[in-house]
Amino acid sequence: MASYSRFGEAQAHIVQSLDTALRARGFDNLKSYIEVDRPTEDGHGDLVSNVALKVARFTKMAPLALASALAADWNDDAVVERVEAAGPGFLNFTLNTRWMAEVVHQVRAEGASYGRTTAAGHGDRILIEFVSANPVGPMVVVNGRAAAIGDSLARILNAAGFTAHREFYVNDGGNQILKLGHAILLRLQELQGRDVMSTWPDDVYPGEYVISVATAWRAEHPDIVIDDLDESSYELLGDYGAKKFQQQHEAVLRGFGVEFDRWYHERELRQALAPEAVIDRLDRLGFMETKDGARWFLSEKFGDDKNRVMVKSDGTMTYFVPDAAYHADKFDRGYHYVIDLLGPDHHGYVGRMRAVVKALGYPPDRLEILIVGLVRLMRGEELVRMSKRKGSYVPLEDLIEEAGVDQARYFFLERAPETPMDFDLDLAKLRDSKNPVYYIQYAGARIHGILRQWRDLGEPDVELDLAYLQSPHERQLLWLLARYPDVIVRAAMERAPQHLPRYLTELASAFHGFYREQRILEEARGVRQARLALIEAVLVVLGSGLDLLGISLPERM
RNA sequence: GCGCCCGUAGCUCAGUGGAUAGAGCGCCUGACUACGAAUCAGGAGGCCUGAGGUUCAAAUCCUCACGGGCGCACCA
Repeated sequence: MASYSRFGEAQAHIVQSLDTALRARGFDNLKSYIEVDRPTEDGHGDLVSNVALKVARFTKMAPLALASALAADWNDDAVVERVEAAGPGFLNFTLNTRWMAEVVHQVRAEGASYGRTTAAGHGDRILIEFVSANPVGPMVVVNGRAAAIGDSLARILNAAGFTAHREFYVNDGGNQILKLGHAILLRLQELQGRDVMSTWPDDVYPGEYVISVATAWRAEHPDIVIDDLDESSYELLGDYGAKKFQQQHEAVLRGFGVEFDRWYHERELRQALAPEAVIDRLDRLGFMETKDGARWFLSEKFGDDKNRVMVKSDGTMTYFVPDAAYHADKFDRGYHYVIDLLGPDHHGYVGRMRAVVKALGYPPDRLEILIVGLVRLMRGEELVRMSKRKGSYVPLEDLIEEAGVDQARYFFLERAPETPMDFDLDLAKLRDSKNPVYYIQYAGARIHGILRQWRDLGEPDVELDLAYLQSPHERQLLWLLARYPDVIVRAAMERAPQHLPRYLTELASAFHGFYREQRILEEARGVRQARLALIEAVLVVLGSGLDLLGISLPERM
């Protein structure tokens, strides 16, 4: 097991020692059964092993008896201070505080790069595609959730040693662009004073947001006579609208702290005839079939519910084909892992995409599809109804403005990506203690305050002696600092950003408890210096962790 | 009907096969002439939807129910 931190070192050290102790008793080859983890609750030491329970059936010893024997044999060393057998047969390890305190040196030496590692990701390239909102209207709330999760996940993956790239797929081809063009034309006619609403076609976007696009187009093309335009201009107008909406998406996302490495256009694929090439490949592999005048991909062979049409009987392609070509291109570009964050209305999409990836010969387990759970927008008790069709909804930019970037990101990131969630706007915009993000930021602001006062005192530093850090509060902070690199690695490997908000809340809580209980600047020099170093290290980790979430850490609040 | 996601405290949600299941909010007690109370200390509040199974050990893994959501187009 690789270790990324002092926490991991302690784990590995104990595993090794236990293995040695078991061998000394004649039990060989049990190392793979040795687990060392943090206890689920206080009072059970710093680390716990269930090894005596695990190996009972090989050793023919009662778990508690074996645990007691192992504890009695244990030779204390620089890492482990005490071992106790407890409960049904657990071994509880208490670590040497002096050893733990060394983490403060490490954090101070490494600064903002503390917790980052190359050991987990080994530089493996990961492409993470998210948001990919269609350029036919503003983004909505669930796009914001995907944006926060995707961006944060990319940051976390990079911190864990992967090379993650963010990509936004722009669906700028196909029917919807023509529909958008149609909507723009109708809005242009409306601007001329014509009544278009009474005859508005069902399948054309009714949202009023198209009006501003029409107005902009009008201003840029004053010489064109609207009455001369007909359906032959849908494409032109649609392309114009798609560009506008993409620019809008870029601006809104940038304001949300999200930058993409690439905006990948469906049009690029079409121009390169990539969709046709995919059909060719599938055909040559024998996975295509013609039926009812259409051409079908036999995706059932690869675990999909049903076969999928790729070329309709009118000769045009379904949207699925460029998507398949896009995914083939992702793998062809040499990415080890391809992660898609999809909206909650895409459950049906997973099977077919996996099928086509598999059929084309790419490793299907390297395609990871995360469905981002539904977001219900609330104002207190009241559900904010949203319907994109009727054009009644809250655009993402309004949500960000109302809640604030930090709050919105935190709310999206503190929950597991796939769980449905309620976003309470009233709660998110509260600038007070009910809002959990302030709890973390306040810890940072307090530390900044203390450090400011320390600087103002102008007293010289004394030599740093971390042996002064001994209290339960201090030990807890040390242990949390030591665990931070593992939190990052775990969040990265599980694709689970929510571990970071949880961890940071715990760290902030430990700091607040410490702060209330123990003085810093009023203490004698040696103690003061040690505690200052400790809180500086806490500040580094708070800042680093919040940065991975895209959340700021203000010096004052 | 089929597939996927979700059922954990009053609410919103964590929870890595392990000991007495956690946090925030809400509710109840206490603590500031202050290194910033946006905080801290404590309390009440749970048949982890249900029933079987695997295991020394299940909220966690398996099966089947039940409840909620989302998908099941020659739309994108």
